[in-house]
Amino acid sequence: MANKGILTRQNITKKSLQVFSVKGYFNTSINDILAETDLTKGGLYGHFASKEDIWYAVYDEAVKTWRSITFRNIRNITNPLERIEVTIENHLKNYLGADIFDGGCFFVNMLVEISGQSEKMSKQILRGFVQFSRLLHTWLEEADEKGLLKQGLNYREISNFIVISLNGAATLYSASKDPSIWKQTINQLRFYINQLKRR
Amino acid sequence: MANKGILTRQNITKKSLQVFSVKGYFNTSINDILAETDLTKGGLYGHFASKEDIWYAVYDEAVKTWRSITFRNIRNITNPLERIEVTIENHLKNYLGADIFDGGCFFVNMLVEISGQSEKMSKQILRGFVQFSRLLHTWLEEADEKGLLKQGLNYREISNFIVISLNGAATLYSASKDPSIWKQTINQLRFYINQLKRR
DNA sequence: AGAAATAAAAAGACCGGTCGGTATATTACA
DNA sequence: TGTAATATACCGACCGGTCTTTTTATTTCT
Repeated sequence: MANKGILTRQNITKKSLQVFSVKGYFNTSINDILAETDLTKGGLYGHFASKEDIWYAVYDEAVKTWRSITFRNIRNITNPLERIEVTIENHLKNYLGADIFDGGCFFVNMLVEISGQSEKMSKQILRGFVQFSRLLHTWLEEADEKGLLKQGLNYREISNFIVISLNGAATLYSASKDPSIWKQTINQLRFYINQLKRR
Repeated sequence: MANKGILTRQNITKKSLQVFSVKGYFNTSINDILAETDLTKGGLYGHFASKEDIWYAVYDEAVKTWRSITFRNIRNITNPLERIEVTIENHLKNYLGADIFDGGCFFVNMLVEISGQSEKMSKQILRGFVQFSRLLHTWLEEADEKGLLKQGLNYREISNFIVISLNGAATLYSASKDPSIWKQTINQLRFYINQLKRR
């Protein structure tokens, strides 16, 4: 055990990720995190300078986890539209529906709560969504090059719409915990994407 | 001026609605509301028993406002699919895009923040979304009876998907304040609904 | 109508508790 | 023995909420 501190820091990050995603950022107190980590203030503030600093570490951790799930088994899918569908299913079924974070989708929860409060934090979250949408955009262009899509489609609009739908599913699933929310979203997005295909 | 108290109560409700929708429920302090209303603690707590009580009044007020905008000029539309499209446009353009509440969609914001914190409050919000989805559902059935739709569609799923997309647009628009979010959502939902039509 | 009585509304001081954060002392480890 | 990690006590500010007093409206009585 070369460095105990690193492990403690990781533990703080992981526990805080769960607490934040359930209680939100503002409604989570440092004491809540101390209770989860079995630390005291001094112990915690030796690793992080502020509550906000914890959040940034938590955000990075959440991204890592989300990526590993949402982009699982997609690199070998040659058909870009199929790749999009699997990504959507990964996100809705294996990430959101598997309750990876107790309170639903960490990113949507944080975006809603923090937007208007901290410019810096909300921009960080927003950047993530933009990146995701851009990735879908490149896959749509790839499908276009392969002649898989109808003419005259607005790919930026479509990729944004997919991300929007995923976010909407997250808000309703977090609150209702009704799996039909994400199941129905998978079905309808599959239908939607099918309508984009050249026939 | 028969009753000054009623006016003050309404003022508290309206000001709190704006503060809640910008700062969220937990991150809004009673002092924030006092600053907006030019009252003192005693003055405020003469009208409401608790912060949570204020929230319930605020919720009712928000529903009233939302309804008046989203269902404007739709009662005389005989084609149910057109009625759905106008409702979507009202919601996205005239409610969300018109920044009726400073922080975006009050309902989505509150749903995300409060779910997992207060069962009673989050159920109240969720009930509203279910009602809205049910209304769209009845309109889809009306369209079905008129022979406007393809065979074999799942109307509950479709109406839920529309509400989900509207919610997703709200989360991203609140954070980005980029009007193309709701504009693109209008376009894509219109495309989506078009694909449901019998041809 | 105007003064007096009554009720409603608002002010302001105060409550215990918790907030995020700090400084210093103590412990564990290498 | 030196250093990294953690504990403990403490800080001022603020939290939601209560209580009593003062002010302001409204009603009642003459």
